[in-house]
Parts: sequence; structure tokens; C-alpha cells
Amino acid sequence: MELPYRFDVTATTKQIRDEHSLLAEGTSSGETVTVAGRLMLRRSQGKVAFGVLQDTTGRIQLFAPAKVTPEYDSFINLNIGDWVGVSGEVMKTKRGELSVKVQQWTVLASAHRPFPDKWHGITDPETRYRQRYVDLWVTEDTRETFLMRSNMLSLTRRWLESKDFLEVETPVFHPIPGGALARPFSTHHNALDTELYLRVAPELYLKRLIVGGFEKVFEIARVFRNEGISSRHNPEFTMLELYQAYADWNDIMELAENLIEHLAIELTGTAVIAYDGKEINLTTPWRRTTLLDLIEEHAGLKISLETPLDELRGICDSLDIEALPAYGSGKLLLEIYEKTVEPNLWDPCFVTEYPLEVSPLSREHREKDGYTERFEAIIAGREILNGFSELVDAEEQQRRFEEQLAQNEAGDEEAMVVDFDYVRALEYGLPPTGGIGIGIDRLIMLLADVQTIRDVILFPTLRPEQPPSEQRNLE
RNA sequence: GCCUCCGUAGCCAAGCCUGGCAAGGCAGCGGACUUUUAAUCCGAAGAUCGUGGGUUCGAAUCCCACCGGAGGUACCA
Repeated sequence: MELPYRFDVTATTKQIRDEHSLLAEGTSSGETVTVAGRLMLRRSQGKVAFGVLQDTTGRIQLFAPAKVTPEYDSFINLNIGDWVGVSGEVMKTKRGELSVKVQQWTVLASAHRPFPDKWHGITDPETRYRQRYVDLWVTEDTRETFLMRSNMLSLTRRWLESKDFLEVETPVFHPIPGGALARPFSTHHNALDTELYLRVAPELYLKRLIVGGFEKVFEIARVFRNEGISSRHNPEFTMLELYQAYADWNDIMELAENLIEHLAIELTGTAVIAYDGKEINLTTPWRRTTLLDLIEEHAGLKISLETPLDELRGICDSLDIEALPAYGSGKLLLEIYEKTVEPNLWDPCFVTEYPLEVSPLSREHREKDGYTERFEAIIAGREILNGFSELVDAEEQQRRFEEQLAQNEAGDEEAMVVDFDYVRALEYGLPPTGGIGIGIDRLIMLLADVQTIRDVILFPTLRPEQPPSEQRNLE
């Protein structure tokens, strides 16, 4: 069979539904259209047959009477899953189903593998993730989720551009991994004969751009972290990071909550979204509370950096927190917060004033010694963004890197190492700057009301599948 | 990484506890049917029961190992 190299489509199924929904039952519109898509259902009744054609925008019925449809016998022998192009009049059947009469048709591609059950679809998660190309066709929720993800990125870009943010691209290969406390993937460049790391965050490069004079920048960055996989973690995921010169953490908190409220309203129609059977109110302004106040509120513990180390360790023991000997007061406070507070925050809350010890890139709090102007937003018990007034002092940054290095050498594989060039950039002068990283995957999980990150990543990381032929070769 | 659960035809699955010829539906194949909506009806077919080993007269079923997946947990966003 000759398959065409191209095909002219004059209408999408959505355009047909939009333009002809008011057509009376049993009448024809007189308008001829050409549509294309995949045949999802087919029923033949002897001298008349019906099909359901699906394209990106939805579905439309095909109406094929034997005396109208050319090569009728071949038409009713199409396989479910075949791609077809159809031309004919838009009409509505006696039962009121808007249809395209099949007056001309052509096969655009044959499905040589059987398509999944038309009623049950596919439920096996492995098949859905490995063969997303099938899942997208047969599972409407999947299609809608990824359309929403695409829309969200588009809306985000437009919103930031309207505020004069510049979209930039920074390296994925980093000679020194930095910008987040995480284990990197490493790789090797042959010509340079050097070890390179896949970025765990674009942060340090973006701040170099502020030094370079781009005062508002953002990057929608795929980042890579060599950690476990769970319903909330994929080894590669997407972060929106943005930096704004002359801004502090308060400006950035306001920006972030406004962006997310805007996205919720545009994508779901309301700032009060449904998630996991409950409501989340994303209406701004969001609550802002310090980490220490939240610990007191949720655990009844009045503790701080002033609290003796032994006492903090005792609290960790009683909470079943594994506290390593190297942990200082700041790290212990963070652990206690994560255990007692984070899972219990539902509506959005900016958690503020993180200990300096666990925030190597954040600027010191302007009033409180030992704390930083850092915040995270927790929604539905999950951290979805992390930002701060950026540390601008080169000497202080050097000192913090060295502390990290000491921890790294003490065995903490997630600690940072010294990025000499980043310190050099700061020495040229970083103006007051606020910045933030937003977990795009987790945000779309909230807005699309899905419970696992794999449902918002088209091709989530899985153990590689061995094709049957390769299995033989390996033996 | 650890714990628990799952794997039966292209898809959805029963059977497993309590061992004895591997149900049914969809898709595919043959036939009937000129307005269907998961169309319906008739017919024929389709399964190394994830893989390997063990127990047994006999294993989809019980035991062990491995492979793949899911949920939880740890680290992390």
C-alpha cells in the first residue's frame, strides 16, 4: 500500500464540534471538511459503518454508508489504531451524533500492533510509562495533564516576559557541581579529558548573569540529581529559577505567590484548587511564618539556635531523627522542622528564616544572627519552591564554600565544593539580588491533581527495558 | 538502599488461600445486519501462566533465587 508523504487537513475535530454543534439531528451542514487522526473505535452494520476519529483536539464520529464511502469493504477492515484522513460533509445522525460523512478516505499509517482494549484502556503503570505513545492516545487524563503542563510553561514564560525577565540558557555540564545540596551525575569529556557533572541547579550561573548586567533572568532548567526515585522524585526534573537585581526575599515571595495564583486561575479557572479530594486555597497573600514559630506551633517546642546542642540532639532522638555527629544546631533545627511541620502544612505557607548553616548561598538575615533571609513555600505538605536574598559578599561566600567542602570531605556527598570562579564573579560585584527555584513538576502535580511525579513527566526514568533481540545478544 | 505487594493471550482479567483439563470480556479472524454510541448476534482460533530451580504422582497455585513493576520508607525538590 502506498502511504502518502503529506496530507492537507482543513479542520480539527474541535473546530468541527465548535462550528456545527447546533446542527439539527438528521441534517447535513453542506460544508465539506478534511480531518485526520487515529481510528479509535469502529462498528460496522452491514451497509453502514461508524468510526471514531481522534486527533490532538478530541474526537469526532465518522459516518460511512456503503453507497457513499469508496472502497467500503476496505474501510470497515481498518484496524483500530490506524491513522486515516477523511473528507466529507459535516452532518448529524438521527441519534444526534455530530459526524463527518466518509466520502473520501486514505490510510496515513497502519497500526501493526494491536491497540489496547477500547473500554478498559491500559492500567498497567509500567506500560503507561514505557509506552507513553500508547497511553497518550487511549488515556484522556494523561493527554489533559500534559496539555496543562505545556500551557503552564507557556503561561509562565509570557508572565515573566511581561515583567521584563529575560529567558536564558546556562550550561548543563558543570565542571563543579553547585547551587544545591545534592549528589550529581558525572560524565567524562574525551577531547578535554576532564570530568564533568550534570547540573543539580542552574543557580550559580544565573547569578553570574546578574553580575554580567542582565538584571532579571530566568531559566526553565532540566536538572539532574543522583538520588532515589519516588512518587515525588525523578532523577531528572524541571526547575524554574529566576533572579532579580535590586530585589530582596520579600519581593521574590510576592512575585512567586502572584505567579502561582495566576497559573492556577488561568489553568483551572480558580485560585481554590482541588487536590487529592481536598481544597487548596492559593489566593494571595500566602501565610508567612518563621521556621521556629512553626516548630512551636506544630510540635510545641520552643527551640532556637540558642538551645543547647545536647537538648536539640535529645529532641531528635525522641522524634526518631537520625542526627549525624557533624550536624550543628542549624541542621538539627531543620531536621526537627521537616519531621514535625512540613507534612502538616496544607494551604500554602512561606516558611522563613532558615539557619545559616544549611543555607550556603543565602544572605544573612539583616537582623537575626545565625539565620538567613531564605524561605520555602510548602503546599500540601510538599516543598515546591525555595528562595532567598542572595549572598552577595565574596569573602563570606568563600568561607561558606570552605565549610561545605569540610562537610564534603567528612563524607557528606551532598555538600558543595568551592567554586572559585563563582567567588571571582562576586568579587566583581553582585548587586542586592533576590532569587528563587520553583519545582515545576511538583507545581503541575498540584494543578493537575495527580499524586505521582511520573504522571507529569512524559518519559519518567525507569530501569532500561531489554528488547528481546538484545537479551539474546547479551547471553 | 530497606519493607510490603503485584506479574495469567495484544489489552482488561478469573483461577492461587485449600495443588488435579488455564473461566469470561475487548481487540484480531470468518459470517449476519443501512443511523450506531463499549453496537448486537453466530462461528472458529489465540497462553513457554515474568524467568530459572526445588517440593510433589501431578505446580499458574506451595518453597527458593532472579528479572520487571507498584506502594511505602530513607536521602532529596
